[in-house]
Amino acid sequence: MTLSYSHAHQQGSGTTEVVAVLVAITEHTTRVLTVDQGKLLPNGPLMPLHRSLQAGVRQWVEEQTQQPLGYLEQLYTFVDTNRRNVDGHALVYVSYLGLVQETQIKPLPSQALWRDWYDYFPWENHLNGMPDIIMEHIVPALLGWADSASESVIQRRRRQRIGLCWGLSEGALTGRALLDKNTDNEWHGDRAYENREWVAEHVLLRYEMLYEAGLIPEAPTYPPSYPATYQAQLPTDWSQLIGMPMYYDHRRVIATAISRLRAKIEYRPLIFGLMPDVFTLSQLQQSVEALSGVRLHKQNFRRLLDSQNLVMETGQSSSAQRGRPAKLYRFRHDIELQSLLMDSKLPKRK
Amino acid sequence: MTLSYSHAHQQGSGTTEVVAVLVAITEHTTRVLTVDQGKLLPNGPLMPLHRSLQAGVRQWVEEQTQQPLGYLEQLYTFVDTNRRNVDGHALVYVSYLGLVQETQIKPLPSQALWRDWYDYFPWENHLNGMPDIIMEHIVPALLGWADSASESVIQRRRRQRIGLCWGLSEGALTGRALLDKNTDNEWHGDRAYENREWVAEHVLLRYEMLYEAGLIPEAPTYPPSYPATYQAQLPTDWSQLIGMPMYYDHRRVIATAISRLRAKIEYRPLIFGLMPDVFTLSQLQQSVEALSGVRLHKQNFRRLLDSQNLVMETGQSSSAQRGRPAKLYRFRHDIELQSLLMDSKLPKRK
DNA sequence: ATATTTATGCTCATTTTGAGTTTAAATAGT
DNA sequence: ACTATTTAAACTCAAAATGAGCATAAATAT
Repeated sequence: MTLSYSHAHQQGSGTTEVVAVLVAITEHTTRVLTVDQGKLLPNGPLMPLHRSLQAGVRQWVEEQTQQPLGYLEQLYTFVDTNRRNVDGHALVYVSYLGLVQETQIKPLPSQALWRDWYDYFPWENHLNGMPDIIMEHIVPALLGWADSASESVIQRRRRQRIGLCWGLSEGALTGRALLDKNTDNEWHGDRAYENREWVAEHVLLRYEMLYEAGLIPEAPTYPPSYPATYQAQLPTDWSQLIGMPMYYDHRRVIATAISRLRAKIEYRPLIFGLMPDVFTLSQLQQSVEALSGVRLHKQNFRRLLDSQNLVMETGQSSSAQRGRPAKLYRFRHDIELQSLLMDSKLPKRK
Repeated sequence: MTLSYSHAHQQGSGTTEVVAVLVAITEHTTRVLTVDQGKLLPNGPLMPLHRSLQAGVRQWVEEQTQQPLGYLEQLYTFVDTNRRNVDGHALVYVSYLGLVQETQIKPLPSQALWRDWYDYFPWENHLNGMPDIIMEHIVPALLGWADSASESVIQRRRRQRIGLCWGLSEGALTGRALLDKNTDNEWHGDRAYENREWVAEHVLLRYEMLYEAGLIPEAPTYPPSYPATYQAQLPTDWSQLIGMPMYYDHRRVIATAISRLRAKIEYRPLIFGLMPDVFTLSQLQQSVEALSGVRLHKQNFRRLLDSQNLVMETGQSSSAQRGRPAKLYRFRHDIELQSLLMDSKLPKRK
């Protein structure tokens, strides 16, 4: 199957489009609002009547999905040289990240749908440990890609990149690691592979590596053509395993959004925009975990919240779950600004 | 004087422009490459022949300034509704940050010029302590702006924002702090004002606050019109004191670049792109200080470098300066990638 | 020769972080 | 009813990172 994910497209006189990645957490699952059977993000042309890019985003999203937006921030601007207007100008599209609280979610028109974002990035969900697809298929294929480079300098660079992107040690990247998958000697086992840190916010780096290696259906070099030893290992249902494809480069836009969100949540209280007014600390933690894709240490998570002074007790508690009732909290909106501003890392000035 | 910094402007059929903030450190001074007497950043329309935005930036910058570019990253995309093309579409401009090593600087054509970036943001240079203009003029004027809000909620919010943006305590923001400037009682002195932390990377927040308050010549609400008690305090040469104005919103683009650079340098080795191949640790520290606008603790700066493993000794040393000769270092380009990737802050997964 | 300047090595108290253990208060199932 | 199971929340502790200072080394200026 060679479905083209970058259809040539005739535009009018405009050359600018806006695209939105709307995120919400429902049923402990992080979801993205899509249109067109999950193949597109809400989007539309910037028009002369729009007073700003934000205004354009709000208008098109609300028109296409009936979903009003709260927090909205610009992500990145792309050019698509495959889509041009009548004068031959390439299409420029500006992407935005928007956050929607579960309580604010409206009924959707038929072509719009909230989809689990891990449907598009199955390798990013580490809530139940590292997904098997990484060590079974992705890393072997990427090592094949690394070896397919003409110069050995590039080969070494690529191997290093693979290790850093996927949280793997040098050991796990030697030719032996590959063989071990079958030969089952003393090297085998989780120890040999998982001894570096998985950095949740490197979503975009990982996606771009897969794209560059031709492992993503949207990529022009898909399917990959490096030595058969590796390529043969790609199963026939690869395009299923590697996540749901989208038209144009919209999957990359989502990757950009996840990266931004995972990175920013560590130093800004963006999670505000995704929670209901009142919540338990466990619910808050589950939301952060759903976003970051990794489990957190409960006690330390609470200590951090405590030191940041972001939340206050409501005085009430919830018995919605099984065990001891949890205290209910709300965000301290009076202090919101302060935390919006705080960060720093360099050694302090003298 | 009411010079308009947002000239209406007739475009051709295109609606997209690229704008570049090129940064270099020369003579311990951080500079930005400008054209048109320092009133504009290098810029040009995106054309059908450009294969990417980056390609457009590179072409226009090299054409206008004869300066080849190294590192280049996208900053932010703006819309200027005052400038429209023949079809009425507003101008979209995509800004980029570029880094240039001093040794790579080429002779400039006559309309191009490297300018000290603190010429545009005099309040951002804290290398010799907090500049007087902040406590003497900026904060009093901003407090006037805060008081001019109709609702008291907004007044309080604005005061809080002022404190956080400019590193001032609540005490320094009371009405009394203002009077003290003249009455010289026991409240006076640096203690009362400087007891919160100055966050170097909040350049854009500070600029946007000044802009919103009508204190920047480029702002549509300049000069400000809030109660005379405060406005009267603006000296007649205010437009000199508040830094060099630019056409359109190019000063905001520089503020965006400085914010990004100051923030990113704390966790990514961007400083690479600004240093010569070989340097002393003092030179490196001076460069970081020039960028961040604050002084750093020498021993701790070195300890940090050490732990990051970013640099290696060359074996040689330099006696260019007065005292003991300093060892010469170079960046470990082999490890560049690793450090390009590393960061994280959430409590570790369980 | 001596004071001054700059570089660099080392110490030390405090804070932050990662990773437990213990106790409390509810529900589910027999 | 009572016991096992769950979930919440308080507390502890060692290791690492941070902020700030002192001490020593090797050059130059006068």
